[in-house]
Amino acid sequence: MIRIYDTLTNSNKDFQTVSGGKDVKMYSCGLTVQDSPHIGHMRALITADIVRRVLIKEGYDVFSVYNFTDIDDKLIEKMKNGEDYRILAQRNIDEFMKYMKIMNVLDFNVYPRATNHIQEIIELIDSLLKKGFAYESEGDVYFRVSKFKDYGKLSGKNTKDLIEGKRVEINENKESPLDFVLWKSAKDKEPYWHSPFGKGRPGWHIECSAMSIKYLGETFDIHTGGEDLIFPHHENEIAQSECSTGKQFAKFWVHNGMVNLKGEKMSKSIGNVFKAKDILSKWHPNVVRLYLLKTQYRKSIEFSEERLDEAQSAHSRMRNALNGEKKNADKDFYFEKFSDALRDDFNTPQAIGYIFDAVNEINQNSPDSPQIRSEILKMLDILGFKNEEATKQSHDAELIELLMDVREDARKDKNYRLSDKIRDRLKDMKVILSDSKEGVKWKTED
RNA sequence: GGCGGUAUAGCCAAGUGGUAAGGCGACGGUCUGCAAAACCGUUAUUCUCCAGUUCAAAUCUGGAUGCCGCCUCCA
Repeated sequence: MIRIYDTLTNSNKDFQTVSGGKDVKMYSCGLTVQDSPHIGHMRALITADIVRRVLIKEGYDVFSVYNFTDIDDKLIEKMKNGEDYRILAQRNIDEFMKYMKIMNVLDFNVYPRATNHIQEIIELIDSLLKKGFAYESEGDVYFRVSKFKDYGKLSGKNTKDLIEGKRVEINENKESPLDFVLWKSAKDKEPYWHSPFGKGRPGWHIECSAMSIKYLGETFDIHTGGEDLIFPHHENEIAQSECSTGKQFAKFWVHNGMVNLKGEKMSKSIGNVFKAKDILSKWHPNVVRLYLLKTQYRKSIEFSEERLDEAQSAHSRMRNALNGEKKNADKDFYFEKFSDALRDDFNTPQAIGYIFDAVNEINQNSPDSPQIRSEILKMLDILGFKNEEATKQSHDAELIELLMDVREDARKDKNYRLSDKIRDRLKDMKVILSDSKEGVKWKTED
């Protein structure tokens, strides 16, 4: 049984599928593609990845959707720089897909985009209008929050407090300051689509309702995203969807914590972002993954180069232990505990702790080392680490072994000037030699 | 001000009633031509603070304080 912390109930719940069977439908809130992805996006992505990997490991059949919101105010704002929003969106999507591959994230089944679902969005708005949950005003269409009595159930907010909060924007077109826009009329030179409500574009939130219902059904199992989306984004998705369908929207709401920089949330608007591109040019994807998984997904993480370097050291320790004979395990001592940890709300830090317990047993020259190595490989695979064994069989391996052979001859002749030169030069090329009792070993540096 | 979360060693981080996992770092030792890796040992009598429940609390209850997120676009 998998336990998942659900934001809707603020509690851990046993996971059960809507269907009662083994098929899981999951929606992950992706990017608004106004900018290139940063480490915070990577965290949300890795969270969605781990959720799916654990479900799959537990025998579930997961159908997952990752969306791109490719039209919004920020994107239009950026058009002032002379670039069409479609080009900009495509570039950021391409970049995202590239880093997703590099990070070894499982493919999602569908990657829908808002602009490809205008028809579905219009139909959804139309049904809300017909049922009285929405109204037209000056070419815009708004959701009538007062009509949905459950409004605030996800974020724990109540409408009275929200109105009293001084941050709600004043907009004369709205009946209430809490109402949010479903369809936004197009101003001069803005991109637009035709609709029964006039020329315009979808508001933020409605695309996710339309696309999740289309691909996953009116009620689905899991909805994931960053915790900063709880309000208003996910709250509004619930309002739109449940008012339209009359059914519960998502059963489990999974929200990941923020990546902070100097104690403050990393965000596009503050401008304190570390891009995925820059991080992955400096650290191996497995190291980045370890850095992210070393903290439970719901906690905030402090971003710093030191944290990444620390993950790199820990990662090397893990890899070093894998050097050696492997044999498929007939016992699963660590693996069982590891699995228990993951079933408990995806407790990756604890699961990783068990991997290091296994590493330590190998390093103490346990007779079971070959089996434990296989067990570790299995665990790393479930956590989505790329298997680096393949690297060792690469084209360069034979040349490296030749140089090692020459170095051994030099060492036998006590020609340490030459032997150290070979070792140093290989090190410059990120190939590390180490002399051990079992002979000389080599590995590549991350 | 409201809602939610969180507070554990030098740093990071698990642990939700039975006596503090794991990682990084540091120090001492072993091994080595020298390194690297690895091993052995040391590094929280104690979990923000106060009060309470209990045979037993980091874990439960009440209160205080700090930090973070949301209440405005955000993963």
